[in-house]
Amino acid sequence: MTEFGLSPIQATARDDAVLKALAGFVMREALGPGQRLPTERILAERLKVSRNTVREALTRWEGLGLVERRQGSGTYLKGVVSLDMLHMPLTLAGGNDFTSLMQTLEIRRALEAEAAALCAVRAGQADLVEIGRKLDIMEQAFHTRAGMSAEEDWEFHQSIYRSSGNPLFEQIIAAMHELFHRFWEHPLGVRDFGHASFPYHRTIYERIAAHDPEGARAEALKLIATVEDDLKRGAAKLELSGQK
Amino acid sequence: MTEFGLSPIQATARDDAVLKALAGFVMREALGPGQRLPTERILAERLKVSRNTVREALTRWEGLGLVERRQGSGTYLKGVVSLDMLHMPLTLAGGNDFTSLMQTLEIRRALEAEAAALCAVRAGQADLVEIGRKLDIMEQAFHTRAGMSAEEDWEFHQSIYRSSGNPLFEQIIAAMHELFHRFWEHPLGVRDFGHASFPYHRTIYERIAAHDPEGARAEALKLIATVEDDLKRGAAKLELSGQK
DNA sequence: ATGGCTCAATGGTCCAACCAATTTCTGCAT
DNA sequence: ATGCAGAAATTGGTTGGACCATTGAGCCAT
Repeated sequence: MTEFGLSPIQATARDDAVLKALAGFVMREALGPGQRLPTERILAERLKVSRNTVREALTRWEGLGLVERRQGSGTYLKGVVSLDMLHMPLTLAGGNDFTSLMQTLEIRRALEAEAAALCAVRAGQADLVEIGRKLDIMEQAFHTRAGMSAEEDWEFHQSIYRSSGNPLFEQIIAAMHELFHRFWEHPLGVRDFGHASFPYHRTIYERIAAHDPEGARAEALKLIATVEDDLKRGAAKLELSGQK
Repeated sequence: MTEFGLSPIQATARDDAVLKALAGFVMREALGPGQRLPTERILAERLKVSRNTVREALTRWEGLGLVERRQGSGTYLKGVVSLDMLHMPLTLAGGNDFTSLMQTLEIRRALEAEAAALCAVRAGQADLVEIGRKLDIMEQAFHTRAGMSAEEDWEFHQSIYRSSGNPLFEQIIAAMHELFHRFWEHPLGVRDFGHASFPYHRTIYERIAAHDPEGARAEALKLIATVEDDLKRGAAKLELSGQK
């Protein structure tokens, strides 16, 4: 089973050519997230290809999360694109059951701890300010709305991933966040879900601010542990009520 | 900025509906990798949608690596599809450079350590035998071929992920494995790349066999650290030779 | 200002062709 | 019968044009 360093040539490459051209355009124009890019009709005309071809190309970018299409409005950049991008599409077969949730939590434990540690090492002053701001917002939301601070909680964690100096953390966790949302939509949780994890948000922040990677890692691990406990409690309650 | 518990309704969903129907079809027919699925024209007719819509849907699956289209032949399954799939398109800006490799290594450090620890807790006797076997094969390959044991090395690590009791570890790391392959194809590394990491494979195995999670985690971290060092040495050498 | 109206712009879908690669069939030479 | 070259059918890839659905901007009456 010898392995040659050859990848099969692409029989047709119109779509890829379109994307390459478009990536070049985005770089030349220095377009960033949120910006609108040319309409499909314009692209088709300029690139001398059918609009359908343009659409297939954009569909690929959309699937990769690089772009967002809004009917009636336009197509907008959602991420940073460059000519040399490497895509690692990852699809996981995961359901809404307890086991799947627990498995994603194990991944999150691994990544969250590492991200917190890296953040403690690399975060600059501006990063710390931003994280602290998100923390304040979250704590305020927690107190005023008594617990329902899922959105603010998420933004706090996101700011940590973002300051880890490694965009992969944010990307991976973001996908898992979606899975959790799926779960919460199904009304099968305990009442005050993230309640117990609340105090650890501040302790994590403090360890990061003190540039103490191992301390930050430890606090992050504690936080995940409380979420796991909540999940187990929810599962036990479900068991009791005799769910399928 | 009040946040209602409402998610924006999906304006259009033809493509998604097509994919859902197709996923259902694949499951009912118990189709697996390598199998051919119906023609675009047939799908369009059966699902009462335009062939264009079918194509956009299949383009998405193709981008996700779930399917492979061969002009003149047909569309073939490349992976396992199910109705409840979670997609995580990971995008790395800047393909083969040092930074990208380092970033994937940071992810791998987080996951590898956690997987080793979990494996030490959950691995049964059969798992240990399997891991030990892979280790023997790798060590033998290392000695006979003097270092070039990338394939066997990979299989050893895979066996650990597989015994971690959480399939997500293997899937995530597998996606990154491809990136490393690409890197090695480019002849820009130090000569004996994985050399220094060799002894830690056995120490990891020993800690797992002893059901010592923290020990296993520590050894895994040491292993990754040596790889990071190798990478840094390679990068420094590149710097010296004045590469673009 | 506010709410409703029109209207142009834009993405979403459809159709009917034709092109290009592949596979299958056919028929002839051996 | 067998083997093989060429024709024909199959299948994904591309094109052009049409129409629908949503959005957003401009306008107007209230």
